[in-house]
Amino acid sequence: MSEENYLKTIFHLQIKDENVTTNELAGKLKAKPASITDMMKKLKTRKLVNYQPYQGFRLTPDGKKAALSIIRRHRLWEYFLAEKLKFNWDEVHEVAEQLEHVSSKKLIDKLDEYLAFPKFDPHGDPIPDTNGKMETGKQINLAELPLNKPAKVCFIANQSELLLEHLNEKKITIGAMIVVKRKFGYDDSLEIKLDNRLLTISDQLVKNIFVKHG
Amino acid sequence: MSEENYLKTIFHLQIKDENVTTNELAGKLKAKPASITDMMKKLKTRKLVNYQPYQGFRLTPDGKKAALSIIRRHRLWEYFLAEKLKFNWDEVHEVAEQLEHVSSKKLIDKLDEYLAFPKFDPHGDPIPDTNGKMETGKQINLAELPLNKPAKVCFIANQSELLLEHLNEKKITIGAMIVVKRKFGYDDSLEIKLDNRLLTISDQLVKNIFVKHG
DNA sequence: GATATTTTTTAGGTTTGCCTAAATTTATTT
DNA sequence: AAATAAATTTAGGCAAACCTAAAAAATATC
Repeated sequence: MSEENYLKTIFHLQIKDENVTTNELAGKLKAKPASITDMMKKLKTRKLVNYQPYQGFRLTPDGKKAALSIIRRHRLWEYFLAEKLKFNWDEVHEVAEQLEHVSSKKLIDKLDEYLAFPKFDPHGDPIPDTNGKMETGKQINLAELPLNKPAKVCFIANQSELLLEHLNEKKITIGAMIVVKRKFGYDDSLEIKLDNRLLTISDQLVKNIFVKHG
Repeated sequence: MSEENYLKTIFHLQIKDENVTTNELAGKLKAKPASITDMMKKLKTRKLVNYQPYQGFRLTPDGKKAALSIIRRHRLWEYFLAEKLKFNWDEVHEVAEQLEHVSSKKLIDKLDEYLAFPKFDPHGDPIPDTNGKMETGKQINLAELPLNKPAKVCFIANQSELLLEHLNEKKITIGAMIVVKRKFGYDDSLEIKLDNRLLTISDQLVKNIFVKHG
């Protein structure tokens, strides 16, 4: 359980191709650096991580596989919670955080089937399949979307409580179709059309919204 | 998590009105008696159990409430697994054993709603509601009902068009009181009394009718 | 009712995952 | 390159939940 959280978090941190550092991971997991070192030693003996003292670490192929399996569970549960149980998309993460640790391959594969093999979770993140493969999705930042070109919201970066709440308030949801009508160079804010509503959204918000050409 | 397993297991053991003993619980939990003593001391300080050294123990009202909440979760998940994910009824327990420890009241209440507030799990055990109330007695298959013991029809499995039509024709409805008068070993058909009518029903039909002792 | 047997508890140990504080290594300044 | 600062590791502890072995209490047997 604790181990699973480590693997998952390392996976998310190692997108850049440098090693993940002890402090970085400690920050994300809200644990002390000494605890990270402890666990890295353990995960190294299990060959899930290629830790070398003072040099940081990355997942081994086995570690990556394990991490993707956890992420698969997490995102399938998120999809289930939003789609079937009608949770708001900004409430699903917390609960999925617990459900993801239920380890039954049969459960997850049957859940996947029941949900009709969804490709993206409610945040727009791709859901790995049984083999760890997932859509790569050429998402672009909303700022890069040309005027009057319709696009679908497919990913929200930096999913802080406040951001999610704010989006919820503006009814900007994953899957929503957006058209940019005006760009204000002064502060880089945008005027967008969404469900026949005209909204102005700030540079800050724009930076966290990713879309795919629809 | 471990604590929850203790509470749940004590609940099941204390049906008789004697105290539950250390050895009994150790047996069920596959733990050593010494471990039970440890935990009973802990649960006593939390006022979940009224343990006295050498005298066994029972749940306090608070402990019972906690246990019922865990049993509620367990049985709702079992129902979900069988009904929605199409698990066999004899495979659900193991997985539910893990799911039951996910603690989100909102999750369970929404799941309950999604499942349309089922009253019995796939084993025929009653599912407690939010307040811990549940139907008394266990749902059993009509085939298991002893002769001359009145019971109420409470569940129809495998609700195919044909089956429902057939039941309708025979006026066998949910809530009807039934008494089994004769059992024919030859083809496992039954003669039952319903509203002062004597009916013979086939093995096939019997298998889909579940009743509760009235 | 004394003794033997069973049950339960106590005492002390193990593992896991976390912690603090001190030591060590690496990185940054000057 | 030496000194300082930052990052990381080591060493030693703590709590939870389990364990074994010995001691104590309750129960059964003669």
